[in-house]
Order: sequence, then C-alpha cells, then structure tokens
Amino acid sequence: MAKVPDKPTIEDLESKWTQVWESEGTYRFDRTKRRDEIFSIDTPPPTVSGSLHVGHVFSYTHTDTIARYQRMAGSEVFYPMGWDDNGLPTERRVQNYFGVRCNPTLAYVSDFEIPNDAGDAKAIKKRGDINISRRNFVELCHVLTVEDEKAFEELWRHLGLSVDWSMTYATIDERCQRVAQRAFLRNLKRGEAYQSEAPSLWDVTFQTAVAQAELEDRDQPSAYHQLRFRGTSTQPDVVVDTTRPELLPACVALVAHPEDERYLHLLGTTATTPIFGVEVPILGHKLADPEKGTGIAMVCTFGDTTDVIWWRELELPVRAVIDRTGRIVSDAPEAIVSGEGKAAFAQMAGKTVFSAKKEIVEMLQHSGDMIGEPRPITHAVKFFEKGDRPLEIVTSRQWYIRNGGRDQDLNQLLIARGNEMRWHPPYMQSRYTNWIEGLNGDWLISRQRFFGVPIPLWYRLDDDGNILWDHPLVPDESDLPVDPSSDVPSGFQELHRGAAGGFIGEVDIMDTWATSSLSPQIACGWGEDDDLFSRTYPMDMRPQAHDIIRTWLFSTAVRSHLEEDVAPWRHCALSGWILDPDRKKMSKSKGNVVTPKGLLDQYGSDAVRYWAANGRPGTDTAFDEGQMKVGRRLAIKILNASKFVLTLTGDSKPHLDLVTEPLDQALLGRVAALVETATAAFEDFDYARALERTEQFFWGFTDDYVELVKARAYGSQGAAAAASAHASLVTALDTLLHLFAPFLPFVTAEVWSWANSESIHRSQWPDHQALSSQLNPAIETTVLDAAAQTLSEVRKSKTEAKRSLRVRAERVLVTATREHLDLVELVRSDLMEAGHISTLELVEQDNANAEVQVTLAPDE
RNA sequence: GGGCGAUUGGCUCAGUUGGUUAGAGCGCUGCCUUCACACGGCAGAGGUCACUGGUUCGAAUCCAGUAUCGCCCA
Repeated sequence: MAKVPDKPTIEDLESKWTQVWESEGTYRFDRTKRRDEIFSIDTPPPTVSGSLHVGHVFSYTHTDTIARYQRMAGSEVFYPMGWDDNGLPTERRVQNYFGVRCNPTLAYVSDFEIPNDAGDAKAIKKRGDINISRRNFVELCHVLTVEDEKAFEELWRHLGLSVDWSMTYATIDERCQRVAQRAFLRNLKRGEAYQSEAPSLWDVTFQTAVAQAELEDRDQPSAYHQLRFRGTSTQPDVVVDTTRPELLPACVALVAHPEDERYLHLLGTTATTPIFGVEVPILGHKLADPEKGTGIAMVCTFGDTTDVIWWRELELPVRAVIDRTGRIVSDAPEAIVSGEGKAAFAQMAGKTVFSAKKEIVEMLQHSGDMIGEPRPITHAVKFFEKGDRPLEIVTSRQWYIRNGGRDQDLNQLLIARGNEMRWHPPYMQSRYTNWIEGLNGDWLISRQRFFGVPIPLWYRLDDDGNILWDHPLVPDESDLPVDPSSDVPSGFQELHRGAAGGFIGEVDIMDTWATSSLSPQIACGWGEDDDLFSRTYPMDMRPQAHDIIRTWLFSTAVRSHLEEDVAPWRHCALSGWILDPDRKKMSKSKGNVVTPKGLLDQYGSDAVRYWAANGRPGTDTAFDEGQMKVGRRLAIKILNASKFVLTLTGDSKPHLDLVTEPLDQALLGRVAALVETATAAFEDFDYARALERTEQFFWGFTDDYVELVKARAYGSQGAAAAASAHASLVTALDTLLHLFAPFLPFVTAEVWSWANSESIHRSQWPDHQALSSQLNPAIETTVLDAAAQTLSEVRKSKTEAKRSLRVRAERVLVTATREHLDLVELVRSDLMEAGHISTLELVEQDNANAEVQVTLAPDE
C-alpha cells in the first residue's frame, strides 16, 4: 500500500537517502558477476589537498548519470573512487602543518612521533623545522590527507555519487606505490624504461626536471642584443642578434639557414666570440630563421630547445655555464683559454642569469662588441606550468619511459590505440592523435622531489666510490614497495650505503603521472587480485576533462599498451569546463571558483545535479544558478505529481489491459517513444539529451495529460474509464521516475519508496518494446496533440478575457479537417471536463487549419 | 602560425542523417489563489539562426571564405 506523506518535501532527502544507500549497500559492487555483465569506470581521483569546486560537481555528476543508467539497465557497475594526494600542494601543506623538512638521505625512523605542536605555526617557528626521512614524510602526508579524504567523501555522498565507497584508494598509499614500482620494474625489464644523460628542462625554483607534458609557452618581454663576432683574417665580422648574451661563454657555433644567400659564403668557416675569444664554426641548418634578428643565430649550451636540436644534429660540443640553481658556474668552460676571457668569466661566475646578463652587457658595451642598445621584443619562452621562472636546460641523468616520442613504430601503435576507444564527443580523438604526432622525446619520469613514489633502484659503487649507473640493483617484486633511501638492496647491509664497493640509493621519485597513469591497474587490482582484474579490465569508461588528454589519458594509454597490449578503456568521455558568468574558465588561480557545499544546501543535490547534467559531453557550460532553481522546481514538481498519482490510484499496479481510452493509449505510446529515445541517448553517453527529452515530456505530461484526465480519474465517467486513466497514470509515472532517476536520485528514491520496497536505483530500466507490445498498435498518438491544442485554445480565450480558467465555456466551436475532428471526437468527454465546456461543436472544413472559437459564460 | 570547437530571441541552450510557420527554459509582461503543486498554474511579447558567396526545388543544417570568441599546441 502506498504511503504518501500529507506534505511531501524535498528538504533533507540527502541525509535520509545517503544513509539508506549505505546501510543497504545499494551501490556495492558484486564481484561474482562475469566480465560481460560488468560496467567498470575509471574515475578521476581528485586531488585531495586541493579544494573542491563546482567544476568537480559538474563532471562527476556526468559520470554518475552514466553509472546509474548502466546499473538500472542491468550492468553490475564497478565504480571505485580514488584520492590523488601526490604532488607539490600536499608536500607544502605537510611541511607547514607539521614543521618538517624531508631529507631523502636520512634513514627511516620507525617509532617517529608526530610533532605535538602540529598546526601551531608559532610553536613551529620557534623550534624550527625537523628533518625527517622520506618515508616518515610520506607517512605524515597520510595523516594529513585522511582528514581531507573524509571531507571529500562526505561531499560526494551528499551529491549522490553512486560510488562503492568500500573500494577507495589513494595514489600514495602502499598498494599504489607497489603497483607503480612494479610497473616501472616491468618497463625496465622489457627495455621500455631507460636512463639517459641528456639535456632536460629544469625549473630552478622547484629544483626539478620537467616533462614535455608539463610545459607551457608564455610570451615574455625580452630584448635582442646585437653582438659582433670577429671573422677570420679573410672574412668579415659577423653580426648576431641574441636574447641571451649571458650565454656567450657557452657559445658553440653560429647557425644560418642553408639557403640564406647572405651567409652562404660563410658556411664552413669560423668566427670568434667577443670577450671570450673562442673560435666557433659557422654552420647551416634549416631551423635557423632568416626572418629572426640578423638571420644568423648563436648556438649555446643550452639557451632553448632549438639549441638542443642543433647540438644533437650538428654534433656540437657541450659548454655548460648555468647550474641547477640558475646561476653561472664558477669555472669557465675549458674552451676559454685567454686571460681576458677567463677574467671576464670570473666576473660573471656565481651570478644569477639576470645579473650575469647585466654584467656581460656592460663588458660588451665597454669593449665595443655590442652594437647599439638592446631592442625590446616579446617572444615565447618555456615555463613549467606551475612555475614562475623561465626554464633552464641542464644536462643530467634521468629516467625515461618510451612513449613513441623517439620511435615511429611505437608512435603509430599508440595513435592506433585511439581507434580502439569510442570518444565522446568524437572530435576529442584528434587532440589525442595530434599530441602523439607532436611528441619529440620520450617521457621523462624522474622528479627531484621527495613526496611521491620512489624510483625503486640502487646503484653499485666501485672500489673508488664511483657510481656504476649502468647496472642498477633491482628489488624483488615481492619486496615492494621499497624506498631506496631507507631500504637496503639484497646482498648488502646498511653500513655499505655510500661506502666504496657498496651501494647508493636512487634519490629521485617518479612523476605523479607515472602513478596516475596506472589508475586502471590500481582500481582493478592488477597483480594482486587476478580474479577482480579479469572481471573489470580493460575498463568500460574513462571520464575526464579534456585539458589532460595529453597527460593523464595519453600516459594511461601508454602504460596499458606496454603492460597489457590493449587500450585501457572502451569509452573515453571528455567533459568541458565550467565558465563563470563572464564566460571565463573557472580556476583557482583566477579566484572565480565557487565552492559547491553552499549550492547543495541551498538548492538541493538533485537541483545542482540537474544543472550539471544539462552540460552536454565535452561542452563548456556556464555556471548558472538559474538552472539550479529550475532543477529544484522540477524536483518539487515530481514530488507533487507523484503524490497526486499515487494518492489517486492507491497501490494499483500497472495493468495495461485496463488502458482502453484512446487518450491513455496515446500517452503511453508517447512514453514508449520517449524511453526509446532516452535509452539510445544513454547508450551513446549523451546523458544531457536523455534528460532534456525526459524533462520536456514530463512538463507536457503534467500540464496537459494530467489536466485532461483528472476528472475522469476521479470517476466522472465511470469505473472502467477511471481505471484506464489510473493504469495509464501509474505506468507513465513509473516510467518517468526511472528515466529521471540517474539525474535526480534523491527525489526519485523518495517518491518510489512510497509504493515500493526495493530501491529504484536497483530496479529495471524501462523497456520500450515491452511497453509498445502491450498497446493497441492502431492508436494514433496525435490524439494527444489534438486534445492538448484544443485545450490550450480554450485556456487562451479565458486568459485573454482575463477570466479564471474555471469559468464555463458555454460553446466551443472547432473548425477543422475531418481527420482532425475525428481525433478531437475521441477525447470529447475529457476535453469538455478539463475545459469546463458546456457545448462542443465540431465543424468540418477542408484545407483549413484547426480553428477554435470559444464563447464564455457572461461575466458576473 | 597549426589543430579542435563555438557563434540561433536580453540570458542559458536544443535543433541527429537538408523538408512545411526555427523550439525550450530562465528573465520580462499580463491574467488566475483551480480540490498534486503559489517552492504554483495559464497565456503573451521577443529571433533577417555571426557575415559573404556557393550547391539544391528547398539551407540554422552541406561546401568555400571572412570575422569574433574559447581551448590545446608551436
């Protein structure tokens, strides 16, 4: 028996239903299902130390609607959630909150006590930072992030994500470290991971190497300095424009375009650097731009990435002058032999790039080797995306994973992997393809940080204490995770650390993407739970934002390709941005971020979800509280319409053989068509379309159909006619609740519970064919339109007369074609009652648009 | 400079294989306190579908170009 509250409300449905779902295990994953019965989702792990904003709510809602649809459509949904606590923000917070510094060379202290003044900035300042080992530092990260994780989970539950919260993971937890290290060791074994002494982009602020995926170009003010290089005795001087005169002592060559007639005759000769007196070759290369400066460029170690290309392709020497702190090294390059050159270099040594530039410019101006004043320009300079100083290029030993950047075959294979996935929306695949095509190096995974997953290797020291890089000591997989700064390789003891003939631990950690790229392996239990892995991997769906196609999506594809020889997912769903009302992207750095908690409280989770689900896949969406109001109204409308239907019909179950009235048949015919449309949209991951169609139908249902049948449903035309209306109303409502359930899980659960014991979220998605097959195939669904149109005309007459809708229409004259009149005739009784019509006359007229004349009862 | 996307009433957006008079919601205006709902209902006004050409019997939809905006990359 339906139990309908007298005054139903949508307030506080969140706390009620999140508790029910938890206690009943509504979203608990049943791991006994077969692979083909399972729909597995590789959800992005949010960065737990960051703040949640409305953009999270937006994209995670999209995924949840798909998950809920799939669950109702019969799939067992595998939907775990992870937390990403890697990275700099967490590292900084731990340092400040606990007053600690990580020193990777320190040994692990197993009984380390958490500072009891944590969080007390004053006390920490007084005592100063405590130096601790890397593993101890990581443990403190856990302590801190556990609280954040709770807050995040609370919010996600409040939003109604149908995640199985018993399966969470954290990217820095022991299991994830083990997976990341195991994957690295397998890459190493197969030759996919390698180390190389190579020029790499270096952030002097963060003191770390930076990968291609983390770069961004920024326009920076700079200036051309025109320098005079001395020619040989038979050649004239060469004038070169450079933006980096401080690298003059690092100059190894001059380069002009091989077809540039101005310099053709100089190719193969030499010139001498001013001040430092170093003779350098003049060479040709197509990357020298005749349009830039004087058309001939100074090649240094290394001013920019083009210098690296010239260095490699023209086989030039290395003449490094900038160290990892961004300062000029103390010793002049060996190529500088003159006393004058050495003295000049000594004046620059130890200075920052900025000061050294000032110094050398003064020297050049003094010696007359600089022509004129610097000429300001603006040009693109490479930055670490999180940094604020231009990157330098230094040569160092780093680990790489092959990603097709230096191997055409692998490159093509990875591009082809994109064809194994369906992209939503499809054009996003070109972002993936274009990125791979543009790669120019392998994936640099070494990071000179300490909060992260350590590279699990040690290196032997020879009898003189030199490091033998080429033969790293590898841990056994069963010992993972290891921290080489505190663990000891097999066959050694701690006392051998750093000693001649002993070993030394790798100090670098891995890029956070080196762990995140394994999210499918982590979620599915790779290498630790083969049974689960076989039932969930490769995964069905990866939802993510489109800006990290080049990082997260691509690196995940790389790992899956290398490890499993398969694409990691069948579907990639790319979500768009949230734009603020000025159509600017919402981001923390812009300070225009809206936090979601207040919105959820104000409008209700269903309402906020409604707004989010209106954002089509891949499309940027404006933050719009107006839409949340609409969502709230919709939820209330569902509540009230359900109350009406269930109160009227009691606990009558849908018996479609009772549906005898043409209008009722027509409505259900439309319902069946709606189900077909919504189902097709969901199958295509187009949740927004499913919502839009359902909503549109629902408003028509309440405005027109419910009003038309109301009197009959109350029994004005007898029991059989009422029963037809009841069955139709219950069936339509039941179906609409299911179609709304993925979007508005709270109100639909509430309403459904009035008449059902099981959860709507575990009940069967409607089947349009099953519904259609029970309807009279001869019925014209347009009878619904004819009825609604006629009723609307009657209402319009009343409104225009500024009369109440209850006022009697003494005479309504419909003039239309025979076909139209036949339809109206079928709903005559309902129409007369809904419109309060005394006399309804139908007059046939060919080729005429339906016309309705209304005579109202006289004003009183 | 390259790639991708967008441009439809004041605002946010639909418009799926080109087809009758371009739709919805918000906002606005007016009316109605009707027994599911005033956290409501009914109705109205409002658009040369960015621009210029082309294909077609027919273009918001296809093609070419232009402009503006956004994102990614160089």
